[in-house]
Amino acid sequence: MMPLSVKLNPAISEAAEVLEKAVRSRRFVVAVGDCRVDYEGRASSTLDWGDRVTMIKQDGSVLVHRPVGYEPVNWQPPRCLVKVSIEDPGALVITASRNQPRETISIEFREITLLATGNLHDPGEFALHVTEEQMKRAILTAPELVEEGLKPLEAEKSLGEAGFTDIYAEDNRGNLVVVEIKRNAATKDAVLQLQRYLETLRTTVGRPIRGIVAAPQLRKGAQPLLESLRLEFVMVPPEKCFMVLKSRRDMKLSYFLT
Amino acid sequence: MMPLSVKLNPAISEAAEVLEKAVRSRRFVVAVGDCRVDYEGRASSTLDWGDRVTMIKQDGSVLVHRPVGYEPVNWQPPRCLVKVSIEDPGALVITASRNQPRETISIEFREITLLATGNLHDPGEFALHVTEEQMKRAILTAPELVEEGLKPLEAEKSLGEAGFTDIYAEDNRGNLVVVEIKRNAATKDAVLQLQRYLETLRTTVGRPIRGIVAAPQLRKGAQPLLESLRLEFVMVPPEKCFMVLKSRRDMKLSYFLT
DNA sequence: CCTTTCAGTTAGTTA
DNA sequence: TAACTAAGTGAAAGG
Repeated sequence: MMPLSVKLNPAISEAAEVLEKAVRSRRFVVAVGDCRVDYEGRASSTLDWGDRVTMIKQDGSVLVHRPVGYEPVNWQPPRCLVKVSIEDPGALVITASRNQPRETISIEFREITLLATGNLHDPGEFALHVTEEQMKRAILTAPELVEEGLKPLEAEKSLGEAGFTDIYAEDNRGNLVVVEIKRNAATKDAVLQLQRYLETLRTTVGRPIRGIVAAPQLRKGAQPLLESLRLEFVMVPPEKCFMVLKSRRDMKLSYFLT
Repeated sequence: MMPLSVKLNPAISEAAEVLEKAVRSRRFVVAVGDCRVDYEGRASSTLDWGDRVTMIKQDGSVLVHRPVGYEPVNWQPPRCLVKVSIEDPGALVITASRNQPRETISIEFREITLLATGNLHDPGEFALHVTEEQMKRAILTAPELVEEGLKPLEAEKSLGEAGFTDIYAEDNRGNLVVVEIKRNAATKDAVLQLQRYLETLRTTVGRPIRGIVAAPQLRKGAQPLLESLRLEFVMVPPEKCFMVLKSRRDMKLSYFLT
C-alpha cells in the first residue's frame, strides 16, 4: 500500500496544514487527540473535551469514535463537505456539512497526538451470505423447504398500497399461499405484515388463501397472534438455505464443467 | 492524554507482540494495514485483501473500516474476547468472538503500516437534544404546539396489548384525543400504530375520539391512509419543541436565580 | 434475560 | 429523487 504520512504530537498549525492538504486530495485521515464536537441538523448534540479517534474517509465520511462502544458518537455520511480551519490559535476545527438534510458537525481539537494520512487501496470483494434475499432465492429454488408440493407462482407479487409479498404460491390442494420470509426470529410485526397482505388479497381473490411465516424461529410473543389470525409458521434454518444455494452453485459449476 | 505507542511498518512478529500486550491491558488499538476478514455468526461473510483501518476499543469492540462508507465492513460489539496469534509466519490474525449469539470475526494481516496503542481518556459528557422523548415533553409543556385548547390527561396511557399512547388528551369540545409523536416524517407505520390505539380505546370508551399524528412532516405514502382512517396530521417542527424546552430551561434557571 | 421500540439510524432497491 | 424495507442492524427501556 502507499505509505502513510504520520505525525506525532504535531503543532496545531502543522496539523492544520497536513489535514487541509489531505482533505483537498481526498486522502484517508486518522487523527487521535483531545477534542470537542458539536452537531446541528436533524437533532443537535454537544460532546465535551476528551480523547477520541476521528476518521475522515476518502468519500468524505467523517466518524468520531470514543474509546468504547460500537457506534461513532458523532459522524457525517459520505459526500459531505469537509473544511479545516484554525479558530483560535491553538484550536484546530474540522467542519463537515451536507445539505438534504442540512447538517453540520464541527470537531475542535486542542491537542493532536497522532495524525496519519494516506491513500488506502481496498479492492477486496465483500460477500455476505444468507441474507433474506438469499433465503427467498433458496425457497424459490427448493419450495420443499417450506412445504412439500408448494408451487411458487410469483416472487414479490405487488399488492398496491399493501406492499409486496415475499413469495406467492399454490399448495397441492389448490390453495393460494403467501409466504413471508424472515432471516431472523419472526416478530409480531412480521405476522401483522403477512396478515395485511392476506386481507388485501382476500378482497380480490375468491380462492382460499393460507399465510405462512418462514423463518428460523418464531418469537414467543408472535405465537398467540399467529394462532389467533389462523396463520402458520414453518421453521426454515438459514443453514439449509445456504446448502440449497451452495448445491445450486455446484450444479451450475458442474453444468459448465461437463 | 497518555502518550500513544506508535509503530510504523512493524514486522509481523513485533506487531503481534505489541498487539498482544495492548489487548491484554485493554488499551485502545488503531491498526492500518493490508488484511482480509472472515465473519461467521448470525450470517457469514468474507472480505478479500485490501487496506483498512481496524480499531480495538477499550471495551473490546472491534471495528474494521474500509476507506469509504459510514459503516464498518466487519465488527464485533463490546465485551467480546479478542485474541492475537501468528498463523503462518508473516500472517498476524486477530480473532474476536462472543457468545449469545455465537459469533467470530478473524482479521488476517499480511502487512501492517501503522500500529498505535494507548489509553484514551474520555470523560466528556455527550448530550443529544430534541429526541422523540423531548418532543413529548415539549408538547406536554405547550399543548398548543398541537392544537389550541388541548388539555393533556396522561402521558403514555397504557392500552394493554396495544401498547402505549404517546399523549392522551382532551380537546376543547370534549373529544378525547390520542396524539402519536414522531420526531421524523411520519410513516404509514405511525398512522397504523395510532389506528391500533384508537381501535383499542373505542372498545372501552364511549366518547368520540380523535387521532392526531404530530410530526415535522407526513410522508406522502401515509397521507391517503391517514385520510381513509379519518385521522389528522399536525406539523410540529423540532425547532419549536427545542424553543419550548429551552424557554422552560431558562425559566427553571431564572427560578433558581431569583 | 427476553421483548419492544427507537435511531441524527444507514444502506439498498425500485417506482 | 422519493419512498419503502432490511440490517450480522445497535442501544435503551421495560417486564
